Amino acid sequence: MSEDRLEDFRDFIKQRGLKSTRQRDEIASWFFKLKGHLSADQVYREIKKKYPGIGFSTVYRTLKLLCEAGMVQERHFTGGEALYENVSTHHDHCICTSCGKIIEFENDQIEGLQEAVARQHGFELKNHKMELYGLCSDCREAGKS
Amino acid sequence: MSEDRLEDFRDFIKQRGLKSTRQRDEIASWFFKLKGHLSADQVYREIKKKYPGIGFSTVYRTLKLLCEAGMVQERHFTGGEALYENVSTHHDHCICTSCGKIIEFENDQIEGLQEAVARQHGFELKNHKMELYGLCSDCREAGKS
DNA sequence: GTGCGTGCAAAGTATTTGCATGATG
DNA sequence: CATCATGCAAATACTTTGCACGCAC
Repeated sequence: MSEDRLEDFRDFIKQRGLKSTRQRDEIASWFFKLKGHLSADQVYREIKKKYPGIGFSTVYRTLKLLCEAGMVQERHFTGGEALYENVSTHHDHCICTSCGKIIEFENDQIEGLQEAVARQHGFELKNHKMELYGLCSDCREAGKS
Repeated sequence: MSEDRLEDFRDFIKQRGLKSTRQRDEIASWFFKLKGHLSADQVYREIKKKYPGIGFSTVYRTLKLLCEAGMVQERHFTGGEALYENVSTHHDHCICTSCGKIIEFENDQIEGLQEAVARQHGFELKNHKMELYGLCSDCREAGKS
């Protein structure tokens, strides 16, 4: 299925009058296989292993393209650098403030209420971000000692 | 009531063994009167009007202190710079992706579900962030033309 | 007085951009 | 062969830090 996504990305590129290149394919296809959240720098380093010629700016530019295509999402959690993640099944995040662990979850009931809230305020909801911050069970244990 | 908050902030400073200064009072008291979301730069410029000697770093340092005191919260919406906001009544945000308008809202039902979700994953919920992105009514109108 | 706070300028990060060269349709 | 994409380095945006001097306790 990550092949399908690559196809979709290529279509998007074509529709925009842009060109397919080795770099774009390389980054996109590798990224599609991923789960989790990566910084631009991490992507850069990974791609560099298979394709040492890659440039930093190409990674940024391609990630931005992928975002515009709606296939990848940029996240700003605590701050600092942006993290990128595949948009596939939608989910939200539960983040441990102590160890940084990130758990993904989904809750249709909440999603429904969000729709309702947005509508109440005259918004046409496109997208959302929900992050729950707290202590995970491990850290809670550790803290007790 | 913003006087009370200033008192609280001073207490916090004293407890930490730090010192009260004109700059800190100036920034804190002005910020407490505010509603909405401001960047460090906006705060800097505002304070500069009343107190031209103020430095950029002092603003950053004081905002950070206010955050540590739990009286102000740093937010990272779309990206780029951090926005600061008073922590008073809790609320979440609805953000227009076209004009950047930010509407605040609160929904107890969602809050309750968030608690439940966190617990399901073994988390002790401390805090959360929820942002709904979409088109506000004005921009929806404008887009139709 | 001592030590923390301040303002400035310089250093850091994270990301974007200009430009000459190279690849694609 | 006209464009667009790339890689590099320089530029930018935002934030933090080092340091000499000044102020609060």
